[in-house]
Amino acid sequence: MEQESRELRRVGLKVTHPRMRILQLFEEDGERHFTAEDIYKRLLADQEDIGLATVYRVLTQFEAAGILIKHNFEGGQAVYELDRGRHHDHMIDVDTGKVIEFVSEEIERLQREIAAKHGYVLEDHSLVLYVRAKRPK
Amino acid sequence: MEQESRELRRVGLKVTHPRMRILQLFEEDGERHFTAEDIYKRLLADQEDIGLATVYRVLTQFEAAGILIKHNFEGGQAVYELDRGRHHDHMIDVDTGKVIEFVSEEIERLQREIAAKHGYVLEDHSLVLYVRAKRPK
DNA sequence: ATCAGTGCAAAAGGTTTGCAACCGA
DNA sequence: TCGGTTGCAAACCTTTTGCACTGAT
Repeated sequence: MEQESRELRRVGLKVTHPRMRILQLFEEDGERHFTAEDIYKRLLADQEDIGLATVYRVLTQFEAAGILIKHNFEGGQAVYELDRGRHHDHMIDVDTGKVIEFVSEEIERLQREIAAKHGYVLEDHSLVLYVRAKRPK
Repeated sequence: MEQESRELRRVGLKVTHPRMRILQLFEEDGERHFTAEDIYKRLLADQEDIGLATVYRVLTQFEAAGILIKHNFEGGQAVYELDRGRHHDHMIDVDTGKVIEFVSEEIERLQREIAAKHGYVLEDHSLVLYVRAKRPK
């Protein structure tokens, strides 16, 4: 509560009800990756009267402020997660949709090398592994 | 011409005018990566009377048939390229939009290792490097 | 009183689909 | 012939935008 409003002020955004509720959602334990609609539905379920357009606007502002990272995984809907400062990539279980985070310093290094080899500097990258459990449930 | 109709029959698709023209576009030298709209505009410029919906339908069929690969790079529009059987990843020059292909057996191996380490088998992956020329023009 | 922030509805952008006409094996 | 294919328009889905209203300073 206190923490969230400090966070909002820190990035220069007014502390409003929709912003607080959405930020809290991301900072709760449990799910870390949400689409705009996920958030909209959760708020609806909590009796909140927050429009979908507002959800989109807040997500965009949070992304611009560096609070959230936006991912364009397959499937049309953008997915957002808190930017906790530790870069990582994602693995998606194609059967369950579960998102697993991972870090590989070696892959990061290879990417920079490959870009350099072609005369470029790496600005950003997107790596998603689509995986299936070894022993299907 | 002959080659294209054989290709179409091989994958079990009737040889029709729209399918031929679109397949030819991909097999021409030069550009390898097209959006549906790129194709639609090229066909228009060639006086072809092929609807955008048909372009989408043909692209979807070609993808299902394994002739094309579909990429969901950032920016809303899906990009298609011929599946020449040699897997590769992509680098995109963020200034010019240019697409560069590359292969890194080492990254491929690391990806499989990471998936395995988490108890999964790698089914597919998507890797895109966003790069900027070392010495800006 | 002011002005950012909000909800709603409409618009936008990319892609898909229903349908009647058409065409290729 | 006749079922697959196509063009057109309408529908769809996600995201953005216009606008009048609200609410905090």
